[in-house]
Amino acid sequence: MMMQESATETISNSSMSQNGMSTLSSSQLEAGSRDGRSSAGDTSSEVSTVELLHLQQQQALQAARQLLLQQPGSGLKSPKSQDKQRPLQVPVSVAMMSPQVITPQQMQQILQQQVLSPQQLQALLQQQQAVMLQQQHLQEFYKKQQEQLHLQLLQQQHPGKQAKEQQQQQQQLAAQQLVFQQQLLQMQQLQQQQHLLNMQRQGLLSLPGPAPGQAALPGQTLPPSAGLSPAELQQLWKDVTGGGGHAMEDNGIKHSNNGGGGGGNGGGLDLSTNNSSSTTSSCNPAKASPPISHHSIANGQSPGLNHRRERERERERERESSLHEESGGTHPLYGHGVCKWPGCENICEDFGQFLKHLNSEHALDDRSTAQCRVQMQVVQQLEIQLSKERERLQAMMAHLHMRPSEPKSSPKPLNLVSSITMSKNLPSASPPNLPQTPTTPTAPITPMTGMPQVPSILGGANVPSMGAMRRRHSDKYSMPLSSGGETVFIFPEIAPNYEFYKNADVRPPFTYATLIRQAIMDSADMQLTLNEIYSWFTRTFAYFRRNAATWKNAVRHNLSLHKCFVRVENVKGAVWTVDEMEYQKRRSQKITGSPSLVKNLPCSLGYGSALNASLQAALAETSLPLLGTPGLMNSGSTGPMGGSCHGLLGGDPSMLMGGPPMRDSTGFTTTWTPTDTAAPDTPPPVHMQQIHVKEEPLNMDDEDCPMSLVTTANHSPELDDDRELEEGNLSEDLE
DNA sequence: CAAGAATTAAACATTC
DNA sequence: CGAATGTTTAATTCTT
Repeated sequence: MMMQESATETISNSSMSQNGMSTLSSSQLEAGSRDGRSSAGDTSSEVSTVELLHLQQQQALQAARQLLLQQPGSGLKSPKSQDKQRPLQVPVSVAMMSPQVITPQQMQQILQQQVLSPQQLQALLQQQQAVMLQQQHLQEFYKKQQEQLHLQLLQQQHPGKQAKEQQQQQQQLAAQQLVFQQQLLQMQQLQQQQHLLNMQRQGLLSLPGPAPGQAALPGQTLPPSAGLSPAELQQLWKDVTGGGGHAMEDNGIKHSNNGGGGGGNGGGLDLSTNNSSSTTSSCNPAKASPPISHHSIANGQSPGLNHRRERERERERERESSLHEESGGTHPLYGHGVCKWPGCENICEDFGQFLKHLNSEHALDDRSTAQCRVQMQVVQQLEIQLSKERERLQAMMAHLHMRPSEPKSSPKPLNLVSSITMSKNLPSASPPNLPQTPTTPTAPITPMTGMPQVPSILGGANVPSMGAMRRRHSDKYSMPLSSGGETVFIFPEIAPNYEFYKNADVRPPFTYATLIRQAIMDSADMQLTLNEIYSWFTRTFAYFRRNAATWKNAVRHNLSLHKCFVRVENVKGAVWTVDEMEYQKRRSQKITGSPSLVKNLPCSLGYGSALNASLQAALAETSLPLLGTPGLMNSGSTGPMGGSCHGLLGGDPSMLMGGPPMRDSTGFTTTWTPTDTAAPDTPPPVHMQQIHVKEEPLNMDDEDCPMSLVTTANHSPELDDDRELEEGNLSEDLE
C-alpha cells in the first residue's frame, strides 16, 4: 500500500507541477517545477496490479485533462495569445496522444466529446482498423525484408560466388525498401489525416465553421456534445468492453506487449508508444495545458485522488441508476437485482449473490481495471459536459441580463450604451463579457470531481494561466448601487456572475481599483478598513482566496496609488473611502484621452440617472444617433455592458442589472450583510470632511469632469439616503 | 511601436 | 519585536 501511494503520489505530483507551471508566474514556476521529477523511475520497478490501476487512472486522467484542455476556449488568454497558443498547444498534445494509432479510449474520448453519429463512428473505426491492418502488414513486410537482408548479408560474407546476383538482389531489396518506406509514409499521412480529422471533430482546429469567430464559444461547440444519453454511454461502454476488449487490455494492462489491436506481430516498435502515449501526454501538458492552475494541483492530492475518483464514479453510477429508480441494494453497483457494473447487467437474486458475483466477475483484474478506466473517462466526459452546460447557462444568464454576448457578431455601430460603458476597452470589450470569454471556459471545466475550488483547468484559464491578467474591465461601467446592507453589484458583468466568481477560481476581469471601490461602495457607510477590504475580496471572489500576499499587496498599492481612495482617520484606526469625484475624473480622463471615446464620457460616469440636457445634446451631436431613439439605446446589443448606462435609459436601475426577474434569482443582489465590516461605531460619512485628501487639493478645474453630472447622477432613484449625504458633501466640495 | 495603465514585487516607513 | 498598514519605486505585461 505504501508503495502504491508513493507511486501515485509521484505521479500526481508531477502532473501537478506540470499543470501548475503554465499558470504560475515565472518565479512560482521555479518552485513548482521542482517536484516535477519524473515518475517513471519510481514506478518502473515492480508494479503491482493495484499500482497499475492507479497509475493508469492517473494517466487516463491526464489524457482526459488533455482533452479537456483542448476544449475550445479553455484558455484565459486574450484572443491574440490564444491564436498563438492554440495551434501549438492542441495539435501537439493530440499528436502526443496518438503517435500511432488512436487507442480505443482516446477514440472514445473524442467520440464522446463530439458525439459523432453512429455512421461517423463506424467509419472512423473502420478506418482505424484498416490503418492498423495496414500497419501490421507493413511491419510484417518490413520484418521479412530485414530477414532477407540479413540473410543476404550473411551470404555475402561467404566468398561470393555470384557477386552480381547479390548486387541485383540488393538493389531489388533496396527498391523494395523504398517502396516500403513510401508505404510507411503513406501510413503516416493517413494517420495524420486521422488526427486532423479528430482534431477537427474536437473543434481544435478552428476550421471555418458556421461561426468561425465563435469557435471559442462553448455554446457553439456544445450542442453536439450536449447529448450523451445514458444509453449512449452504455453503448460506448459495450463498444469498449466488448469489441475493443483486447484493445483495452492493451492499455489496461501495463506494458504488456500490445497484444490487442496490434495483432501480435511483435514489432512493438511503434505500437509500444501506444501505451506510453498516456504517459507522454502526461508529460507535455506543461505546455499544452495551461488551464490547470496550481489549485487543481492542490487537488491532485495524490493519495486521496483515487479514492475520490472512485467515489465520484460510484456516485455517477448511482445517479444513472437513480434515473431508472432508486438503487435497491446498499451497494452502488447493485440495484434492482442487477449488477450495475458497466456492461454487465448480470442478474443477481439477492445482495449476497451480487457480492459473490462482484467478487468473482469483477475482481481486480486487467479487465476490471480497464473498465474502471473507461468509466473514469465517462465520468470525466460527463464532468466536462456539465461544465459546458454550466457555461452555457452562464452565457444565457448573462445574455438575458445585459446581452453581454454576441459581441462581434453585431458589427452594428455601438450604441450609446455600449460605447459608453466600455469606455476604454471598447474594442476588446465585446468579448470581455467574462464568461463567454476565455475566462469562463476555464472555470466551468474546473468542476472536476467536486473539488471545492477547482482551479481552472483551463484556466484558466483560467485564468489563471496568465501571470498578470489584465483583461480588466476596469472601471468603465460600474455604478454605485449599494443600498443598506445589501450588496448590489455595480458591475453589470459581475452581477450575473456573482455566484460564479464567488465559487470559481477565476480571476475577475476588473482592476483592483474597481474592485476596491466596489468593496467600499458595498459597505453600509461607504468606508472600510483595509482588513475589511481584504475580507470583501476573499468573500466575493474565490480567486482571491489564494496568493493573499500578492493581491493584498496590490490592494494596498492601489489604495495608496490612486487618489480616488482616501484614507480617513478614524477613532479606531483608519478606514478607506472612495472619492467618487476623483474616481470619475480618472475615468473620464482615460476616456477623454482617446478622442474617439469622448462621447462615452457622459455615460462613463455611470451614475447618471439624469444627464443634463446640454450634455445629452452634446452626446447626440457626437454622432450618437441612437441617443434619440431610446429603444435602441437600451438594447445594448453591442457590448457586454449594454444597458449599464441606465441613466440614459430612463433611469431604471434594474435594467442596469439586466432586469428584475433575474436579479433576485441570480444572486447578484447579494444578501450578505457587511456586518463584519463597518463597525457600528464608525462615524458616518460626514467624516469625509476631515479626510486629508492625498496631495492634490481637489482643484476645481474640472470643467471636463462635469461634477454636475456626478451629483445629478447620484440622484438615481435607487440611491439611498446615505448617498444623498455624500452627494451633499461632494457638491460642497465642488462648489 | 510607443504611451499609458495595471499588475506584481519589493523595499522601507509607520502604526498597532 | 513582529505583524499590519501605507508609501514608493521599479519591472513587466497589456491595452490602446
